[in-house]
Amino acid sequence: MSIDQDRADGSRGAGVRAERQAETRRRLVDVAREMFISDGYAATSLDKVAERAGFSKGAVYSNFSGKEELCMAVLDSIHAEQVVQVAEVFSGPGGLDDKIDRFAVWAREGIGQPLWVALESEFGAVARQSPFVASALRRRQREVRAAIAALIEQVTTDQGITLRFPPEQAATMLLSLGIGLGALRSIDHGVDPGMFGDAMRALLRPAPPA
Amino acid sequence: MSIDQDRADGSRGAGVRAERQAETRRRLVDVAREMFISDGYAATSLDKVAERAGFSKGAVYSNFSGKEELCMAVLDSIHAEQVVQVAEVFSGPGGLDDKIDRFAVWAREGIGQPLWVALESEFGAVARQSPFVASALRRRQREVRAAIAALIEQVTTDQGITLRFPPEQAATMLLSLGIGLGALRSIDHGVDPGMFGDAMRALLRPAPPA
DNA sequence: CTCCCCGGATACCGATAGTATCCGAACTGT
DNA sequence: ACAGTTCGGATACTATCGGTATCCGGGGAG
Repeated sequence: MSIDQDRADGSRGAGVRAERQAETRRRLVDVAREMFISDGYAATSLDKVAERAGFSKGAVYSNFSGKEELCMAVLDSIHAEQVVQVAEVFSGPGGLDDKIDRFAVWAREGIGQPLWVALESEFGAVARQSPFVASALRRRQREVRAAIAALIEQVTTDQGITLRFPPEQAATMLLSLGIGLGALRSIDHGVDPGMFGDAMRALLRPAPPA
Repeated sequence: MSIDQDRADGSRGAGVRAERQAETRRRLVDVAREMFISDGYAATSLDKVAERAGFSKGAVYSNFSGKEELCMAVLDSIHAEQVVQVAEVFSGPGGLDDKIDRFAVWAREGIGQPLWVALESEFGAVARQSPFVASALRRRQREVRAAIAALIEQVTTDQGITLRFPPEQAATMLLSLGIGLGALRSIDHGVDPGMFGDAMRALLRPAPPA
């Protein structure tokens, strides 16, 4: 009945089986994340992911419905880290302008290593063939846009200023700019990522007072 | 000796063989373009492209080194059309502001049908595995950025104004914005493509006179 | 202690990019 | 005009990969 009883032997609590499976899943996601990021989605085979994680392909399919779901778990893992980082950026010391500057720096660094954007873009193409993936990505993207819009709105209302664009629109512009710049940089490493901050400030320039 | 001699029978001039091959290549590119755009790069098989063009896969491999080169030919075909369209936009009547407005409209329409951007993004992922594709895409991208920068510079010098950013930087920003917005829209059709023009004008706003 | 359940392994299938080989028609030299 | 060569495209085959079906052994419940 109880699924997490203590045992006389070393095994204890929460079900050895469930714990091992969770660990398997974690390792698969970690390895897949590394390989998807460095080699891309299409170029990463499930066989190699499983092998480098110390399992067989069967482990993948007993933890995920397939390659697509594994990649979505990877993206979730990445997004979770990004949320933490952005939260740190905005919860740090300094005025609101400082927060915006720090965000620009963070985004520039993220764009400077554009492999994540490349993965996201490539996986976006998969969504065209899979309505499930399409709706999942759409949902995530809307959440991201809404989160950015909320940050913008908070900053502007705290500052008592109004932008040229409503927060939702400004958020979409910033996200587009970051994605596009990352895409360009993934092809041409010579593109300067520093201009994200400049463009960001140009887009977020306050409207002249009525 | 002569490779384009007239014959007594129907065959004549310029080499029947070369002409038929050129036609084959054209049809393959046309069909591949349609399928790559509508289904994406990975989801389009060479067998189906060849079949829908009325050939076998062998025709593909005797005209292209492989799938990658076929896709680059498709992208070239698309870019050629885009160059013509942009040239029309900028050679049309009206002042320079009108030209910018028309460009914004054209870009918005292109972003409204983001399938080209999706193909370009997906193919960008392929470049990571293929140095040849990588350098080819990098070269094309630099040409595009330089062309946009040249247009911006021409417009601003004609107008006698200076922007907040040098033309090359402004071009990169605009291109990023367009690509990113197209990418967002390829996932979420609800994203408003009209904001490209607004963001474009915000980025190209003249610097205050010193 | 026994039976069952399920996470993971193994074997297999279909599709697809790429390669090797072949065929026949267009080119070439006489 | 005829014989030999060349080459564009077809056919057959291989390797790889995503996905499915089936199997096995150890943890879980009574």
